[in-house]
Amino acid sequence: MSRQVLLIEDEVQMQDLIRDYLGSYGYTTAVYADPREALDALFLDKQIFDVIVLDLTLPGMDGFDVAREIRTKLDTPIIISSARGDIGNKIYGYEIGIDDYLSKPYEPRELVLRIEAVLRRHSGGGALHISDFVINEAFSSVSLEGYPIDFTRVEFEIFLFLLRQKGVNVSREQIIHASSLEYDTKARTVDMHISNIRQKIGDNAREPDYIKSVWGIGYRFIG
Amino acid sequence: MSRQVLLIEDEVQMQDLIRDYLGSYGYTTAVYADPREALDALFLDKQIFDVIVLDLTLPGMDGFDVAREIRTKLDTPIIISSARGDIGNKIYGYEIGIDDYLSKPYEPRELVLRIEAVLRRHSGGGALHISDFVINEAFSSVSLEGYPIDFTRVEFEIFLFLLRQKGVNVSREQIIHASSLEYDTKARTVDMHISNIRQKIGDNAREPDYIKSVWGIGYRFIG
DNA sequence: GTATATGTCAAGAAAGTGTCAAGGGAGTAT
DNA sequence: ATACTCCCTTGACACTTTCTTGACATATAC
Repeated sequence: MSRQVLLIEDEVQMQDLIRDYLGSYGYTTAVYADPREALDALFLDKQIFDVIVLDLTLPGMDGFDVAREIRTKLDTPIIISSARGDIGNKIYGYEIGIDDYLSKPYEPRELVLRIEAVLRRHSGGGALHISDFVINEAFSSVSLEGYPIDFTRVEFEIFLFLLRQKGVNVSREQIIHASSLEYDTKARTVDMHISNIRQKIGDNAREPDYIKSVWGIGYRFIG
Repeated sequence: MSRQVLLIEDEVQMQDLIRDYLGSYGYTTAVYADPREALDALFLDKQIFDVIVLDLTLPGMDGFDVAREIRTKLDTPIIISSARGDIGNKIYGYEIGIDDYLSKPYEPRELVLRIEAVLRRHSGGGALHISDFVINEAFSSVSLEGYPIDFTRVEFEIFLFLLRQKGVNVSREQIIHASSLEYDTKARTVDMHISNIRQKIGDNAREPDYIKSVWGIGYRFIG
């Protein structure tokens, strides 16, 4: 599955350079010189892109206006590519919801790195919403109704495993195997981790909202 | 002060054409048909050039090898002039650290434009602003709120890597691979580099403003 | 009631991290 | 060539955080 990049850029040389370079990294690039056509592609044709690379100095329309218009409907990551290297614009850009900023001229390689970083941050392994939880693997973080939960690594792994198998009974052995626990760890150790996890998410063993003990089997995430 | 151009090119017609044309724009051009002589001029005679124009198809030595050898010691901008117009080479070139690329045949005027663009970039146009830092990759320099930070090479690489992945957890292994550290470098060595970086940017491990330790995972740039 | 399973405390073991300081290696100056 | 300078690497030690387990209380199945 190739990543789709929308490039809004009016210099032909730049268009070719970026398209070629991104192509070699497996990206498919749709190029528009005219921002209005790009907006039509997004809103009328409802084309889906993974990331938008936007030149600031465009014919007939300010780049920031384009970004703002995109942001009214989409939260596709936007990377600004600009000759105006000044910070004022940059700050303004971040307020609109620009995800990253590149000052021309830049190495194509740099653009690839930024795209990858943005995708990682935005979607790639990004925020999972399961039950009342928001999980971000890149951060190794979990939050419950907006409040961050401070899991240890093993707790995080166990919790994520249970969450992914929501509704399914999971044995202690499976948990040991799925986490970074040593293969010869005692099954009871898992109980202790579950106990700690329950404490952190405000669950209790008797009447669990999230992690239910299944007698003789293991545990099950209910949600 | 005239700009010095080093031209490595074996076709005599091309030599003359470029030298004359650059001359009319106020550049002084030193021409070498043999890349080894050119390298000697650079490394033995320690001649200084503002930009190097390098033909890819040279007698006895591949153009990319020449570029790579130059890059081991110098970051003088290199513009490739090549008959092979294919993308593969182009990409490869960017990874070595080629600054621009021209496919033969081209107008001498085009070359002048590229040289000017490259010089503009090299003398401080391409600064990245991330967080409170200003990074200039061409100079391998970083400054924090205007004060330069004197990183070593590895420190610079690690710092830049973390910065680019701002907000994302990064493992010690990833850091080793992303930098010029040997693949079998001990993970603890990374800790030492991080410690030194923190010291130089005035961060402390306990309550970091920039580089946070993620227990059991690695590090994360916050900011 | 008995046998087995689970919950949790608390203490100790183990693993991760911060940093000093010594060693070594590559490059530079004399 | 020799001495010198950086910088990278690693072991060592202190310190912190996490994991593990035995012990005992409590719960469940038959």
